[in-house]
Amino acid sequence: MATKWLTPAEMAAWRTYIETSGDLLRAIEKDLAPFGLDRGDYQLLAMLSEAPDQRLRMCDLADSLRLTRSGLTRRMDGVLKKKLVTRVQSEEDGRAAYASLTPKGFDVLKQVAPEHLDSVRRLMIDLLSPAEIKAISSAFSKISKNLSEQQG
Amino acid sequence: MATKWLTPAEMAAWRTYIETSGDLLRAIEKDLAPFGLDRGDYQLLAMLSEAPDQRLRMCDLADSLRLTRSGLTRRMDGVLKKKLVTRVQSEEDGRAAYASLTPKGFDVLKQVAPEHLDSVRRLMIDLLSPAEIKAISSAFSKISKNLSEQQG
DNA sequence: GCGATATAGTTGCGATAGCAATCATTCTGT
DNA sequence: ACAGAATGATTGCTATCGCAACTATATCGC
Repeated sequence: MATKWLTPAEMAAWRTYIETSGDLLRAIEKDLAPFGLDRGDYQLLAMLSEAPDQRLRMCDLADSLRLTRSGLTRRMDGVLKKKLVTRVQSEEDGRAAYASLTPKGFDVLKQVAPEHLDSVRRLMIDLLSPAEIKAISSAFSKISKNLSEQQG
Repeated sequence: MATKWLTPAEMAAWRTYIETSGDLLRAIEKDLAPFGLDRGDYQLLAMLSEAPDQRLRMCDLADSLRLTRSGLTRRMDGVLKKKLVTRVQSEEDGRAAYASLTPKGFDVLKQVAPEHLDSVRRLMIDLLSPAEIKAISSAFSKISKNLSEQQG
C-alpha cells in the first residue's frame, strides 16, 4: 500500500496543533503553580466538586482523570497531605474507597477556579472566533467518538 | 473583578479539546510502540531528518523538542543506545555537541513515518472536514503566536 | 456453600523530565 | 589580555505515572 501523505494544509494543522498544545498546557500549568497546585491536582478537585456529595470512588475518579489506579493512588498522596481531599472507606463495598473533597479543598478550588478560567480565556478562548471555537468543539468530539469506538 | 465565566459553547470546546488531546496522544503513542519508539524518540528522529546534514546542536534540538537541556541529555541516552543517533563533538565550539542521525536511524524513521502518518490520518485528520482542519490550523497558530509574544 | 474469577486499591520498580548545581568553553568590556 | 558574564552540556535530586505483582473483598457458577 502506497503511503498517503498529508497535504500541506493537513500537515500544518497537525503540526501547529501538536506543538502548540504542549506549550499551552505548560503555560496554563505555570499559572496554577502560585496556588501550589498542578493541573492534575486541579482536575482532581474540579472533578470531585462536580460529583454528588463531592466524592467519588477511587476507580471512577481514576477513569475520569485518565489515570491508572496506581497513578491515582500516588496523586492522592499529594492532595491528602495538603488536606484538600480525604479518603473514606466504603461501607457497602469493603474493597472500595472514596475520595472526598474537604471544605478546605472546596475553598481552594473556589479561589483557584476563576484564575484558571482566566488563563484558559487569555491563552486560548478569547483569541478565537466563534466559528473556530465551534470547529474545535466538533472536531475533537469526532476524534473522541472515534477513539472510544476503536478501543472500547 | 467579577469572574467572566465560559459560555457553554466555550466550555464544551475547552473540555473536549483538553480531554481528547490526551487520549489522542496516548493512542498515537500506542501505535508507535511496536517499533520500539515513543513519541519523544520519533520527534527527535524526525527533527534530525529535516535538518541540514541530518544533525543539530543539542541546544537547538532541545528547543525544537520543547525539552530542557537536561531532558534532551537523558532522551539522547535512549536513542544513542539504539544506535539511531550519534553524538558528535563540535569542532568550532568546544562546548557544543551535535546529535546526528545514523543511517540506521534514518532507515527506522523511513519505516516508521508512514505508519505514524497513517495513525495521524486515521485518528484525527481523516475524521475532519477541510473547514475543521483549516480552523484548527488558524486557531492554534493564533494561540502559538500569543504564547510566544507573552513569554518571549 | 465454596472454589474460581473479577474487581478495588496499593506497592515495587523503571522510565521520563524539570530544577538547581556544576563544569567547561567562549564571548565581552575595558 | 584577562576578569567576569554568558552559553552548552551533564549530573544529582525529585516528582509523576505506567506496568506488573500483590492483597483483600465481592460475585458467580454449580
